[in-house]
Amino acid sequence: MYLLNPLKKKLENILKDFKIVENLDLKISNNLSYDLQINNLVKQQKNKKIEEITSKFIEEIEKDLNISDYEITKDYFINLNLDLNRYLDILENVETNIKVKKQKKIIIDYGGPNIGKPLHVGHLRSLNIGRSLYNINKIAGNKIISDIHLGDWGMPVAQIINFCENKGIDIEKLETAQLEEIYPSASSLYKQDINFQETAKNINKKLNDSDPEYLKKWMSIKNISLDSIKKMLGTLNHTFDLWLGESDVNKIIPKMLKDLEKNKKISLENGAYVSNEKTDPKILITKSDGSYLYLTTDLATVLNRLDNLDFDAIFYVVDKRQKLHFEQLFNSLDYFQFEHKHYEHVSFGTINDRDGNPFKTREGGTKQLKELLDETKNYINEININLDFETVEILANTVLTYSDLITNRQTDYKFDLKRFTNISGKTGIYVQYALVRAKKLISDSDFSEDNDKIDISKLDKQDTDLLKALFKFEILFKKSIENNEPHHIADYLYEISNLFNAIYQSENILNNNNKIVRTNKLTITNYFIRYSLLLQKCLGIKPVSKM
RNA sequence: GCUCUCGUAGCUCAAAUGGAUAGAGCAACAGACUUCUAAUCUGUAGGUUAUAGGUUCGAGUCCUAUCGAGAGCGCCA
Repeated sequence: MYLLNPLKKKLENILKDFKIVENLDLKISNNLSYDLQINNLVKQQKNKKIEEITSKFIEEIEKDLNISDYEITKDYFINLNLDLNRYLDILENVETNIKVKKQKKIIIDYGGPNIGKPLHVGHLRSLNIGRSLYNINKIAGNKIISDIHLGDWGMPVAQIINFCENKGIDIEKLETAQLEEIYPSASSLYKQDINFQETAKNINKKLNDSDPEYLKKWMSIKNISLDSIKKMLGTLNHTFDLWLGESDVNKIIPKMLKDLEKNKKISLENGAYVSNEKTDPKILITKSDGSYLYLTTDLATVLNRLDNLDFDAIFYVVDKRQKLHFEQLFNSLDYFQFEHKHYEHVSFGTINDRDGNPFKTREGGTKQLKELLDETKNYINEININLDFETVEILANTVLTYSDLITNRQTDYKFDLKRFTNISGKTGIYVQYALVRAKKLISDSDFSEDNDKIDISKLDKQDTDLLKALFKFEILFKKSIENNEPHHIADYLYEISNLFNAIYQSENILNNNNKIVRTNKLTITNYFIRYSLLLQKCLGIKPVSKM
């Protein structure tokens, strides 16, 4: 925590003097009458020098002007209260205080959508979590690149081409809607029909070998599909720095395989390349006809990034069911001695329907994202028929984002539209509403950011509750960025929105005759707006101006 | 069969990585609207953290076993 960094250092040095090398365990206090707690001394209860350490701690704590009061329990929990005067200054500079000390360069890989298939519910979390991590890191001052990493290669495309050729469909003249219907049929045919399977595999191999005729067909499918994917992503307010795909590394794969074989890292087994690393199961690098797999392109993608991009880390924001794949990928990167970077699978659980079953349409197909968005819009329209088109669209996006980010990403959660569009509770609608009220309040007042200041002597409990909550921003932001977990921020946004609503509701602010109290509450409202906007930005939510 | 997750209030989820009395939201119940947007607010109730052991000053969190649920397992991505 920025404000207490000097104290933190001093206390850590005291610990070091007593040969205890650890970071200061500074947390939000469990004790409601205190702001923060320090837990390091609890485990030193048996230390013979505990009293000596404690008194040195007390000495430093008493010297620190940021601490208004403190207690040390008989178990050696240390509780601290912060001085309000001191930390109002800190609230003012939150954006600069949360900057990281050492800038990192991070690539976010979305394990992107496949061409030929419309965006479906399964893509939602990757998009939301990815965008949130992107924004959070950017706000923290990290350099960050997003790559959608399209699934534009391999068997699915081959199946589509094969299907079109079989049915005499002119690929050049395909319409999006038609294309989206083809893939499910092609995929089920592939599972049933051996001949279809064979020809599809051949087409895949030809694509791998850069056959010009098939590349042309592939490109045409990709263009059609990408147009519709981009449009839908635009509606959902997602953009990417790089729109690369698996196909972009196709040409560097032969050399990669050759080098790996030369270095005795892989060898041929029944025509397929297998990693020489002793693992169970063995890691398959290519198929037995020499064509490429998911792992082949992922390895090549890393090589490509190492050659062309400057980065410290890659975060793969991909479904947790692919854990084994990423274990194999990271293992292999290490074993093949690719340049060492921080590679991480930022995994997440599945979205199920409200009964906990996989999200399907009524007909049993995969539920499309567009359908979900439309349902959400309709629902919001039913609640309030007076909203304009743009507000409904933003609110629907808010619901799809906030409800997705409020749960820990590892948890499989149930998407319950009724619950998520609920007016009260931890919902996107609620946090938007609180912000709208606050903004209206300021615009109806004569509040001026430059002239009006808080008078601490006239704050009531609700005021300080919100101010103290705002102070936690730094801690929760840090927690989110360190663990790649946006849900801390989502939950915290609800917390401050709720505290603001409580102030708003308890008495009329604009009609308050006491000018100091009025100015206090308006200044606090203004802080709330700033923090709410910042948090919404972290989550990838666009604020509405009215609702 | 092997491997990996998970089991917390009626329901949906948290729990700062081993810290104090396990927290929120929904639903339920009791209150507050001639309103700065009540799409709100205040309060009450709700728990042997699946079960049984263990590790230690301290366990929802770590270890072992059992029960239950889910996921993955070389030529799909």
